[in-house]
Amino acid sequence: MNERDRIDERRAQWATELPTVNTIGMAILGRARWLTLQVRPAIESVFTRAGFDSGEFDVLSTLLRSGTPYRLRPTELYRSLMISSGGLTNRLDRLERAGLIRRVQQAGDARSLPVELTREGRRRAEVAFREDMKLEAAMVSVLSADERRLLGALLRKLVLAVEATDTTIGAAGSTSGEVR
Amino acid sequence: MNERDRIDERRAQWATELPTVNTIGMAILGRARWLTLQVRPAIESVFTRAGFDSGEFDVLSTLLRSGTPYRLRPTELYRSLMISSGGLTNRLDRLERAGLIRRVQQAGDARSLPVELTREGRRRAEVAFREDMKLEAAMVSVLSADERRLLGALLRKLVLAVEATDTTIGAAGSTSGEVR
DNA sequence: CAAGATTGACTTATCAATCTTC
DNA sequence: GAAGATTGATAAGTCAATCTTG
Repeated sequence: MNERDRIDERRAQWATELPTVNTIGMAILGRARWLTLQVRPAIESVFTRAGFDSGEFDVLSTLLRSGTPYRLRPTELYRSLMISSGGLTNRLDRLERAGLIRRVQQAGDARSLPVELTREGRRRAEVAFREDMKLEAAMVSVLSADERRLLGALLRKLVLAVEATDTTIGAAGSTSGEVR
Repeated sequence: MNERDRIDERRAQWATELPTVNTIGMAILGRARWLTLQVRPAIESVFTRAGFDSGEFDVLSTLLRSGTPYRLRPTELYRSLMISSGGLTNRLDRLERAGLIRRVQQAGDARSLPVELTREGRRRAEVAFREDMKLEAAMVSVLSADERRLLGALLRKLVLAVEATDTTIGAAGSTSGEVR
């Protein structure tokens, strides 16, 4: 069996201090959070080397995986990215200045200018994505193939349940980040 | 079997756009990140009702679970919280103004003033913690007891592996948040 | 007047520089 | 001179208000 990790230690402290509290949520969501935070600096450095930060990369990669012509509306972007519309405007301004995206004039609803990857943006997003996935694959390689499958399936079940319990704040203010 | 979740959809898009990239890391770390971000607003609202934000709560809960006399040094706090020392100073200032912690004069190393929960801070941290854990337990209750155990064990294995690969930036600048 | 995007005020973090004590 | 905490400058986000088009 496995040794105790820092979440086990933490739960043990709580069991002493507040023995009546059920900390099962921490065993799962707490670990998910810790992993997410802990792993971030290493991933971030991949993007830094590529010349952007992870928030900007999230925009680029969402456009890239949408396929040709790598073009989406701001509203689609900020919903998918789980950030506010104002936050997206800022990211787009920075990316446009860096020459990685452009806002294309186009027929149709003139309230929104679709956003499109430039050739350079596409190139650099692809490079960064490959490196990111290489790094993340290495990180989970301590698990066997069977364990990875199982872990993925259990997380999927949770994701599906949380998706159903739609917490979306609807309006002009969403929250959070992107998934990749 | 389970249906596809949004991470499956995303991986399918990538499989079309960049078929040679192995996205297994996304199946695990991507889901962990998505869950963390998605679940946050609901948890945040528990703390908002208690009169603080999640960053402030992280300080309070770290002190609370350390047990009597609920006192730690700033350095212990910001390392455990995975934030910068400057970030901690700010949180402490806010919490002190709110009367939830105090900086205690004490014998010993005068470079650091230990931080201590006030009675009120302790009371409110406990209430918020109970509510938080109740909420998180409900969130993972879609899994059976066996599934929760298994998922926890697989995540533990990953946490232990990541702990070993110490990414700590050492110096005065760390990064990130807290785990709970 | 609703939807879409942008702006501006405000918040909270990081990072580097500083001040104090060991 | 190194360790510990604070400060000040800067960055990036949210939220509410605004402007524009449908």
